[in-house]
Amino acid sequence: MLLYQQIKQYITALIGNKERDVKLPSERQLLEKFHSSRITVREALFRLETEGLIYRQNRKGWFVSPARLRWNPIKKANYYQLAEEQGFIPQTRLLHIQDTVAPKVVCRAFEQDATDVCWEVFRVRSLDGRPVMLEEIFCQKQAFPNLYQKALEGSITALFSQEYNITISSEQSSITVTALPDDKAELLSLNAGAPCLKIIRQRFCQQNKLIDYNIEYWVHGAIEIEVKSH
Amino acid sequence: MLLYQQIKQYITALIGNKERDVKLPSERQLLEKFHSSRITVREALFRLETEGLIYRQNRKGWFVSPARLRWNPIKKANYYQLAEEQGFIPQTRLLHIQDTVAPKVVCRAFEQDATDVCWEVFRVRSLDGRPVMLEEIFCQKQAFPNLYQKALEGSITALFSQEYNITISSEQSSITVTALPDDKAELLSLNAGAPCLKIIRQRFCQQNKLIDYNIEYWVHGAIEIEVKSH
DNA sequence: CAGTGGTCTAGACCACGAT
DNA sequence: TCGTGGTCTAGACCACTGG
Repeated sequence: MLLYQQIKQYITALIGNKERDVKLPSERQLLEKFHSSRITVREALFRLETEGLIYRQNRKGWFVSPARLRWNPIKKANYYQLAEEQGFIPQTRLLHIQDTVAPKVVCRAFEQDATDVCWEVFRVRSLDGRPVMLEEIFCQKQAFPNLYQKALEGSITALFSQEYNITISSEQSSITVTALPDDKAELLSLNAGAPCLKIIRQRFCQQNKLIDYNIEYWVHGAIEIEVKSH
Repeated sequence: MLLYQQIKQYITALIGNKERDVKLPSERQLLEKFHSSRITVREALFRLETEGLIYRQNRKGWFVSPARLRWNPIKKANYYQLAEEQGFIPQTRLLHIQDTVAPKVVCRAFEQDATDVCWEVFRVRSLDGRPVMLEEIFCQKQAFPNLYQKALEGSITALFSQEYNITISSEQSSITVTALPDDKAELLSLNAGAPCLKIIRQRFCQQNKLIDYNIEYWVHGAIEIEVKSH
């Protein structure tokens, strides 16, 4: 068996005994234990990261991944409710809100001129204190006056409905795997280049007008998507 | 800017000019061009792989990824039809079919004793000659007599319906990101350890009895999942 | 401050692919 | 046979974390 596979196996066994979020031995400790080199140790760690069993925090170390949040994109479930049902403590943090000229894809989705202005809301969502998702929400400025004064750390859907009387009636998501971009990784205090799930959600009102365009980056080991059809 | 980022940028620009599936310069060529080392060159290549822009074939080299297949797990769409609509040439290859004692998870799903016997069908699906998905189908042997004699390279749904008069009426999928396991990677002539989408599909008849339990491994850069809800 | 991971070098040998 | 990627060594310096 290859050396990095042995190291992988050793760490996997370690994880079996550990609680969520526990720190693993440092790369140099592992290297000494296996009379190996950092390259090989890191090969093993990266594979486990891709499998979703462990995750990195920039320059802090490697940690055991907690259970995945099971999420159904069809049900218009509230993040807080969903997380609590599954035994997590959920949290949302507003990073910033600003008005901006939206990227071209977003403008096209709104069928508007590039000169029109959007709100851009950046939020981070956590489970048990661990950041698991970065969210970038675009919506038209003129449709949501004074949005920056509202409570943006809760459910956006509820806010749209209660404060602006706008109800979401349908939704379209696109799910791909990609690498966490550098700027997004920094905001999640994670490492760039790790795999992540990128979910683009477009939500529409009853008149089929686009209400918001959301780009979500999920730490890939933190989520499992469930879909049912009848 | 970091060296591996420069190399990434260079390759990204290269890709812009290339057709799908074109081979990239070898690692050693890139290394010389940037007066660098293989570690650094590979860092750049791995990140592009995670982003889905390029893929590896074991010991053959690195290639430019074609466009992604857009797939909607809700619509009970036929693979061939879907692929052709999007301009791909689809293909299915039967690797083998055997009767086997199913893994415990599968037995539990069928609510049967571990001693009961299942069919296990292994297939690889390709787009334009590139393997993109490995599929492992479990179904109960007594429900599908002589399955091994049937045409197993087409739609299983159609086969169930035409040959056994069994119709799928609902379906439940679970989607996660993980690493391609070694044995699966070999069957796809790809490299182990690359990210992949793992989709577990359970399909039920009108009486809500489980008909088949499918485990699919998708080359992550080859697929984009689309979900709509109303 | 010591310890961590992040980046990087300059090599090596091997199994396998294409020819 | 030669070139490819796959695995591996034994170092190095840096930025940042945590005490």
